[in-house]
This record gives sequence, C-alpha cells and structure tokens, in this order.
Amino acid sequence: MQYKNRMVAEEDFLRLEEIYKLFGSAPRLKILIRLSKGECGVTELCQLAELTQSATSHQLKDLKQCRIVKSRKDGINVYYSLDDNHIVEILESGIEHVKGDRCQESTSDESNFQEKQGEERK
Amino acid sequence: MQYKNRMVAEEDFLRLEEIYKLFGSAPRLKILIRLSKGECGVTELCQLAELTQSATSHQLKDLKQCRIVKSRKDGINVYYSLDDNHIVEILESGIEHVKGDRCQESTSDESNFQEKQGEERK
DNA sequence: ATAATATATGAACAAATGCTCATATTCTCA
DNA sequence: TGAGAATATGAGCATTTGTTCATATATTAT
Repeated sequence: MQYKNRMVAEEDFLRLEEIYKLFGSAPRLKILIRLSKGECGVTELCQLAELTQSATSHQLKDLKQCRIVKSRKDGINVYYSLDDNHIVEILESGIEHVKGDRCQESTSDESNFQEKQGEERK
Repeated sequence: MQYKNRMVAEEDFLRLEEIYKLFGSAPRLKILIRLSKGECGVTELCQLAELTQSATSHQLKDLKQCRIVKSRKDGINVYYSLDDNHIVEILESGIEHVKGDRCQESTSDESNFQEKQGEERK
C-alpha cells in the first residue's frame, strides 16, 4: 500500500516501452521536438525530418496510433501536435538532461538542427 | 541568445536519440528500471529481463557502450548500475508520466515489476 | 595445473523496422 | 464534374536489430 507509487505496473511499463521505441529514431525525434513547440503541418514536418512525404506520413501514422501525436484537419491540410502533456514533459525532461550531460560545452554551438536543410541526400 | 534553451544542439540531439533507442525495448527497459533502484548482478538481470545469459550480456554491452550503464567487477561477478544521474532522471521522469496517463485504473494491478528504492526526487 | 563458475564475444540467422514506389483518398476550386 | 494539391496507404525490399549457438576469457578453488 505505501509502496504503490514505487512500482511500475505492467500496463505502464508497456506504455513506456512503446513511447521510448517511437522516440528513438532521428526523423521521429526531430518531428517530436518540433511538435513540442506547437502544432505543425505535414509539409513542414517532411522537410525538417528530411523524409519524403510518404515516409513522413507513415511515421506520423505510427505516432498517432500510439497516441503520441494527434492531428487536426483543416481543409486540405493536416496539422499534427503532441497528443497530451505527458508526452511533452517526457520529451522535455529528456532534452533537459542531455543538455546537462555535456558539461563544459561552448554556448555558441546551439545548432538548430531543424533548420539545417539543403544538406546531403543519401 | 534569448532562444538558447529552446533549441537542441546537434550533439544533444544525437545523444537523446541513442538513449531513447536503447530505452525502447522490453528487456532493456526492465534492466534499466531495475538498475534505477541500484546496482545489480548479471545473473539477476538475466532473470528479470527473461533473456539468456548471452543475450543479456550483449544488451549490457550495448548499454555500456552508450554510457547508459557502467559496470564494476567483484571477483568473478560483474555488477551493473546506471551510468549517471541524468539517465536515472530521464527514466524516472518517463515512469512518472506514464503513471499519470492511465487515470482511473484499479490500484490492485501493481505487478511484480519493481519497487523503487528511496532515491531523491527532483 | 585443472576444473568450475560467471561473463563476454563473434558469427549466423530470423524478425522487426523504415524506406520507396505506386496508388488511393480527400478536399478545394474552376 | 474534373483537375490539382495534400495526405494516406499497401506491398515490396533493404537495413537494422535481437537472438542463439559455440566458444573465449577471467576468476577462484582444489
């Protein structure tokens, strides 16, 4: 009874696993970090994830199925955003802590990877 | 300058990606949640991850290479623990938030998964 | 030294993942 | 109604991942 919140229920465990699984790929993580700042249209997400429209759409579908993002349709366009605040917070906690990890890094090196377009294609 | 902490440096991004990638599998997540409560020997980790000795060892190697866990040798045994406090905190933040996710669940379903021990909170 | 125990490692293979390509759907507007 | 634009979807394929199996290494005890 007093230990209740010191345990991880099976259900929570599975949820956490699927969240981390989907967080753990570069294109998806770029999408998610962008969405942590507010909703965004598919076209823009394609660009910053450096994926084709189709690949992006597949990823968004997976993210949506796992209730990590949600979408809103506006005419011909679809806008995605993070599904709820827990997702935002898990993500932001991660960002926060990796920042702390590299301790004595220069402050001028904040590279906005999401603007880094016109780079190589494979 | 004023946007500094709204951006994610490339280096941090890659680090976060690899962390999430390794967090996102059931056996590894079981290992990591266990380690968030303190160091643990390999044999016990095999059991709770439900993996063979070899598979466990491979996973531990990956986790160690990414500086997610570290190990300590004591005679014939090896004890693993989370590499640093950032890892603990990212993990605990995840656990914390998925708990909040399922709102009206019965309290009796707290499975055997693990029981955290008295560590600090942020 | 040899044996016994714990852990690590490399190769091989099966399963899962992530992409591309072609096509389908949905919406808007002329 | 048909064309054009944005997004979604299914099949196929290549890459990656995770496991097993066999074996290697390391430590301790005899």
